[in-house]
Parts: sequence; structure tokens; C-alpha cells
Amino acid sequence: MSASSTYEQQLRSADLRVTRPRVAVLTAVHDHPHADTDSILGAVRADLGEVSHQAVYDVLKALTTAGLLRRIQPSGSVARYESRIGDNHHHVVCRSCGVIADVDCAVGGAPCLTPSDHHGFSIDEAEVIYWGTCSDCATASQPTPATH
Amino acid sequence: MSASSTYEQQLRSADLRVTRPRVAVLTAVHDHPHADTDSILGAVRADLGEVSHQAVYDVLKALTTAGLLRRIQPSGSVARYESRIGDNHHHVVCRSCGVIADVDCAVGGAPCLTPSDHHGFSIDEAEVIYWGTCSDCATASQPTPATH
DNA sequence: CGTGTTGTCTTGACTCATTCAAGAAAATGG
DNA sequence: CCATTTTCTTGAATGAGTCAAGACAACACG
Repeated sequence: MSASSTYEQQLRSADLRVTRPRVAVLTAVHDHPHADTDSILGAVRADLGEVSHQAVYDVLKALTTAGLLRRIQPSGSVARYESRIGDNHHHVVCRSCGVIADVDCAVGGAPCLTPSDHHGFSIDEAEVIYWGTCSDCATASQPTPATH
Repeated sequence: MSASSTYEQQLRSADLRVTRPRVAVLTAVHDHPHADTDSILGAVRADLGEVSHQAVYDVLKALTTAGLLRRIQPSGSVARYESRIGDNHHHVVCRSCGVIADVDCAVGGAPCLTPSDHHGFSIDEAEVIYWGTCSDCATASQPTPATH
């Protein structure tokens, strides 16, 4: 059975109609985690031929709302999507080149996910973004690690 | 001595020239934490009269780079700024109305701020955003808390 | 298998936060 | 007070994302 039938099932169990653009978007996000909308549009078009950008926006919104995708948007970046969901993982973002990598929470479950004072908010999710520099950018900007 | 002289000192110690727009922006952000650029522009104009939006953008960028302000931008929101810096505090954002409140980290220092696998990244900051519903929105959408 | 209903996709225009560029004005150092 | 350098003004441009109306396709039902 093809990989796309898995996506088809995901769509059906989320009560969403199965359409070619939707399967293509699911496939694209699975294949390119943390891709932005434009890259996804490109991947979908490579797969299906011409597809309107509006369709991709609609599909991404529908799939995100249905919980099949997760949308992340670090400051200064455009919206990005990933298919790894429901496992409490977080992200490291490179300040220099913007790459995103997944990280699991160091302290097991959800330690700092319960703030001391919730100000009357009822909290349903804690999102953690680690900011730093990826090894490539660190190497590029400082070829010889200072020792003096 | 006026409150603005404090901001003047902040600017000088950050090696930034002291200009009326900069003092006004610092004042505005102190007075309206989590304000977006447009609100800040409004506050600055109420203070000084006509000021170009470009100036406010430039000032906000300069102050953020200098570390006098912190920029936050939850997904789906425009850029917002705050003056509380360097104290490892985080934010709760209401999914419904977008209000932002400050929260301190529950577990003291910086617990989950050291990911298990940093993928070669050198991390300098961990940003935590709690997503939920503020008490006002919770009340509005569900006047009678379910008890049955 | 055909048909109707409902939800999805296409097309095309539009909004608005943010950025770019060039010149005028103001802030610091001497 | 003048020169230098940075900042502010003006005006235009960029680009992610949204809105709206109609064409089209997926699914349920007979």
C-alpha cells in the first residue's frame, strides 16, 4: 500500500474530505519538516502540477485546525509547518540562518509547563523556542575558536 | 528629576544618541507593555506630535539590538515590545483575544532551558510561550462553568 | 451508477506590517 | 560654533497572508 493511503486515512479520521491537494500537502510537510508555505506550495506543484496558493493556504489551515499539522512561527520568520505532533517536542532556531531543528524536552514530561502564576488563564499548550547559532553558522563566522 | 532622564541615561549607556523619538518610544513601551508597533507609534505621536512610522521602526530595532527592549511575536500576531528584560520571564497568550501577560518560570532558574540534544547549536536564550484562554474570554464564551 | 448537496479549489484583487532608498535634519565631539 | 556621523522624513515598494465569488469535485443517498 502506498504512503499516500496513510495520509488518506488521516484525513478521513479527521472528518476531512480527501482531495489531491490535501494529500500532496500532507506528503510535502512529512517530507520537508519546518518548511514554509512557499516551499510547500512548490513541493505540491512539483507533485500535482498547477495548484493555487490559496488552496495551499486553505489546506494548511484546515489541517492545522484538525490537528494533523502544527504551525510554528518563530519571530522574524514566516509560518512553517511540521507533521510531528502531540509529543511535546520543541525547537531550536538559528539566529543567523534561521534553520530549525527539533529537540525533546530535557526534563521528561512537562516541567516548566506549569507557570507559577497563570493570571487566570487556562493554559493548554506550552511552546518552547531555543535561540542560538547552528554549528554551520558558528564555523562560518568564527573559523578559529578563540583560545587566548 | 524626570522619568525621561532615566531613559536618557539608558540610551547613553547603550551608546545610542539621545533623541526625542527614542525617549518617547522607551516611555511608550514602559507605559504599555506588550504593545504593537502601531500602538507605540500612536503613543509617540500623542507625546511628540507627528513622527514618521519609519522612525519608530528604526528606533525599535535600535533599542532591541542594544538590549533595552525585547521583541516578542507570538504566531499570528504582529511584533510587540516590552521593557522588562534580562529576568527570564515568559508569556501567556490568549488564543481568543490575543492578550499577553507575563509569567515567571515555575521552576526557579532555567530548568527546561537546556535541551537534551542541542544538535550542535550553541543556545543563548530559551523563549517560552504558554497558549490558553484568558479569564475574560473564558467567561464570555462559557458563562456558566459546566458542573454537570 | 447517477444525482444533489456541501465543502473545496481557482482566480484575481486587496490589505497591511515591514522594509528600502535618498535626502534633510539633528546630535555629539572638537 | 562647526564638522561629522547618525537619525529622521518622505515616499515608494515588497510580500505574506486574506477576502470574495464562482467553478468544480467529493461524498451520501437513492
